[in-house]
Amino acid sequence: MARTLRLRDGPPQGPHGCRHRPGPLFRIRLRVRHRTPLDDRRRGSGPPVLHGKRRPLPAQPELSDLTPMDYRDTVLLPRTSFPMRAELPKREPLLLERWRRENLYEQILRARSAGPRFILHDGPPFANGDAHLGHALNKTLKDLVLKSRNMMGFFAPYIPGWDCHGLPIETKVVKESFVRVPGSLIPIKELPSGEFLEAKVELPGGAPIPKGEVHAGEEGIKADDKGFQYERHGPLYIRRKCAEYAQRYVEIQREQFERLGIFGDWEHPYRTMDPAYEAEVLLLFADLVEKGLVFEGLRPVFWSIGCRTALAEAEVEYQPQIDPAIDVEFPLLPESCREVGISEDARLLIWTTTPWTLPANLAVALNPELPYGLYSARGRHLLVAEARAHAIPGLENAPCVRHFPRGEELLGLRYRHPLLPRTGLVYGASFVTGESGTGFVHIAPGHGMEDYLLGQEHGLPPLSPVDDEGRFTEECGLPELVGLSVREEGNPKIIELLESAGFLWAKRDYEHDYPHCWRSKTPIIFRSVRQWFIDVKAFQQEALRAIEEVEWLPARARNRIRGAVESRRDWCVSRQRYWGIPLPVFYRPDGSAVLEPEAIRKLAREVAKEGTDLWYATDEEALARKLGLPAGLRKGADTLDVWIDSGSSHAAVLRPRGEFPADLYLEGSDQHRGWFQSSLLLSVARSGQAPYRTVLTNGFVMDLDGRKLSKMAGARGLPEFISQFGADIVRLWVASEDYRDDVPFSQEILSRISDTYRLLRNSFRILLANLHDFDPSRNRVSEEDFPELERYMADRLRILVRTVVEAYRRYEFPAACHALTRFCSTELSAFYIDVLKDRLYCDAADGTARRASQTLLHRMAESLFRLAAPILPFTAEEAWEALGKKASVHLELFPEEAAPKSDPPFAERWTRILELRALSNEALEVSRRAKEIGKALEAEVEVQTPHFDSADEELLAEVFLVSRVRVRRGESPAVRVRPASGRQCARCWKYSEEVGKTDPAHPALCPRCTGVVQANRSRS
RNA sequence: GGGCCUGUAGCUCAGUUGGUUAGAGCAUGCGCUUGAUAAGCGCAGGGUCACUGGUUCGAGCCCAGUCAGGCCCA
Repeated sequence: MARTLRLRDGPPQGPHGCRHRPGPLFRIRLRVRHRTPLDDRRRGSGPPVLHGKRRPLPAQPELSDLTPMDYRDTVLLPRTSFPMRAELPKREPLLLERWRRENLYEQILRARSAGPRFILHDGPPFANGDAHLGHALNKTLKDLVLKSRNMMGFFAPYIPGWDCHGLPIETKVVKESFVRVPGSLIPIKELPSGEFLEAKVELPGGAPIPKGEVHAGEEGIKADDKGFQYERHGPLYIRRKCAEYAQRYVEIQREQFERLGIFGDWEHPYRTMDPAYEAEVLLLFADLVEKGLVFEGLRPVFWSIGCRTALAEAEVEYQPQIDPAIDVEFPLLPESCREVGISEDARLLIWTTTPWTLPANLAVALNPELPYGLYSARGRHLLVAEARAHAIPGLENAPCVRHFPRGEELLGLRYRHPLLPRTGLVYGASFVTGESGTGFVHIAPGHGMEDYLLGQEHGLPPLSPVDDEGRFTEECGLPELVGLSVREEGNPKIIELLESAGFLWAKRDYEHDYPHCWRSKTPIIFRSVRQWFIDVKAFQQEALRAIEEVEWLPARARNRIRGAVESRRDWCVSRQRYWGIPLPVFYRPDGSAVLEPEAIRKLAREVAKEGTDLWYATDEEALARKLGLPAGLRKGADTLDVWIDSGSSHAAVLRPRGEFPADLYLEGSDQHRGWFQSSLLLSVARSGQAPYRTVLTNGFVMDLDGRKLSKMAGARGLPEFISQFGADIVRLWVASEDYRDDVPFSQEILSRISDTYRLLRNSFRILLANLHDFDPSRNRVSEEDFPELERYMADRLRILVRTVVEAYRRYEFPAACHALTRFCSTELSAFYIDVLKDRLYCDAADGTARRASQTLLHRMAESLFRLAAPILPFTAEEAWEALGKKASVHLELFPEEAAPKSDPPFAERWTRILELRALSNEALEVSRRAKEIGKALEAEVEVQTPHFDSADEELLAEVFLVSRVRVRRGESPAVRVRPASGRQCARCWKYSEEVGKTDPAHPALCPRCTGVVQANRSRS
């Protein structure tokens, strides 16, 4: 089917050329060849049945006047091998293959090696899962930046990276490692010791496997009571599986990114699990240790029960959840009541949505500034904030029996714990507000950050009677709770205990957003455990200063990062997992820690050779010796937070390549709290300097309703969209969106983008097609000899080049897209090309005006294809090749940004011409509706204007696309249309009185066409 | 609940320091062409500038609030 379309394309291209195929093609060709203006003439004059809407044409010649000659063969119609249909999904992989074969990326770098450097440092995506539209957006934006910078003459390398360590991968690996056992799937089992058991199928004829208990530290195969056999694995096994998993996804994503047409050193990406990378992370960590920025502390951290590890802020996500919200009465000691002069049965009322933290309660906080009151209800006397009384169930209408204008007066009251035999004090805290709860906040320093800080202030320990599994320990003091899971079992039990003890005032369900583990999706708890921290406060001010020296785009991003750094707490960097860089600490027998910068550096040197498996593979004795540490130490089991890994990339990637600091980081806006911050903090902590000069952010991909695109839809999207539409369409979508805000995506948008793509492609095509007989080395006309139309359009081109290059420079890709599309549709297609058709098709091949037009068309093609190359790398390359270029368009520089020629009278003249053209089009449309004319050539136009005279008639007719223009001097511009007089030239279809008067052999031709045909004939 | 943002035709975007009837491309409709033809050309319709108030001679733009959406945080 598609082959018929190539009929008018250039000569056959290889074995698929159409001329080898007879049959239907031939028939169509015949029909086309015989359709001449004659046919139209007959149709035009035929009965209404054939062409009823049209009135007979004016100046109808007699049939006998016509020659049978087919002038169509003497017309220079457009021809090109550049097909109208893109078939991107088929064509793009071929170009990728060619680029790979020619090592295009290296060629580009070599070509720019002398240029100024532009370093965009890639933020590493997790090597986990398929690439989705979010990735496509970010990676394509990076590529737009780099391709355009490259074409501005910069040396702009791209080293893609992947984040390989961490929970996301470790949990996936554990979850996915199923083993098929007859009749069921048995997952890898994690033991409390943190080691793993993998179920095995017994091999036929295999040696019998001993039954028995599996003991910690023991490798080997055992069978359990039910006959399943397990293989015991240590950390090295899990780490190997994780590395394989990560590598698999590095390759999958690499292929998907490459398919998008993104240029980079795909053969040598950086991976955070590379030994050299790991070594640099350890060296950076050693520097922080040396500066005293790393400490061990017992304090509340986000604890994921599902993943049995501490989490960083960035690993926590908030999801709606229903919790029991309870108001609990805390009885005051009688002596306290006497002190403030209230009845001795008075109680404080506290409100909490985490009843399970009550066993760890050590204090109560109030706001010293707020007024409080003692209310009487249900036979009780309760203290609450006055602002809250009306909102507390059962207190809505309770009389206030005693006012305390300032909470201050209640500081130091002592209460009895409602469930435990201990007492606590009331402290002041500014974080208590009158906007929720009761105005009294129960304080458990082991279970909340604010609580912890208040506890520090008053010497309260971070009591945290909860174990790694999220179950109460004996420390909680309530035997009936020990072993219960805090949320599922502990909450109801505690409510029950409170109720039976008579301290539960009210209870209801409460829906709120609650932090969840980003991996296991389970609710996290705040729990105090011994963890390692980076003392962010120590360099927070320096970090804030560094922020001011960085350019943030858009500018509002500065607020975001500032807010993130200002509210930053100490960074919990230890993780109780295997898949990561080991936290290089040793412990003495008494439990004290040994964290030695020099030992860490020695470790780094070893790791650079062998990778961090070394830490796990070497026994403690030997490892300590190797690192120059005394004997008798136990090595730590924690790994470093993955945000340390990725946040160290400036040290591991930029520094060794001499590219620190980077010119640009470009990531999604969520990275203000993520990678932008972790990178900044680590860089400032080490060297006092931000790792980037400019930070550019992109928003998120949103679906039609402006809602967040579901991960599923997005993940399904990318490879599917590329294989359906092609990478250039996806890229055009990215380039035409204002990425600084959220980026909408929908079926309609994609369909509009495809329209735009077709428009650009057809514009490229018509440029190429009209250059089929143009050889720039022989046929070029210099600009001084241009007709004025060409001089005008040459300026339009210069303006376009400046606009687009400037848009690229400012990373404003939608502006570049719009300028390109507007130029192609409005200036090229609807104006210049349309006007040029007569000249290009009908003038003598070597006519000066024709060659001048082609000179400009050629320059336009060279400019447009290069300007479009960053956005449409495949299509631009294809067009560039069709223009006869041997080397890749991506090796080119942008066209020179010459200033438009400043000639105000000339510019004004053309503004007037275009205004008159618009008037003429309007008038032509009226005649067309009145069925007086069809196409514009059937008309002649009378123009009344003060600005032009009869010398301009030819130019105006050309620009209006009509057969003739008559100018009449007159004040107000006006246009009148009438059917053209004279006869229609059979070759150029223009009407003129001169048709047939030049050469009796060509009675149907105008003088121009006669001349051309005569010249052709005498040449052949 | 808090911080930082966004909201202009069906879609994607312009809209200068506040200043005439708010623009472009695409899409839509109606024509034309059949020598760019799974194309091309012309004309037309389409906007309460999210909403409500305010400042001003004058507001898409400045201020306050409301609604919707996003990211981050609690």
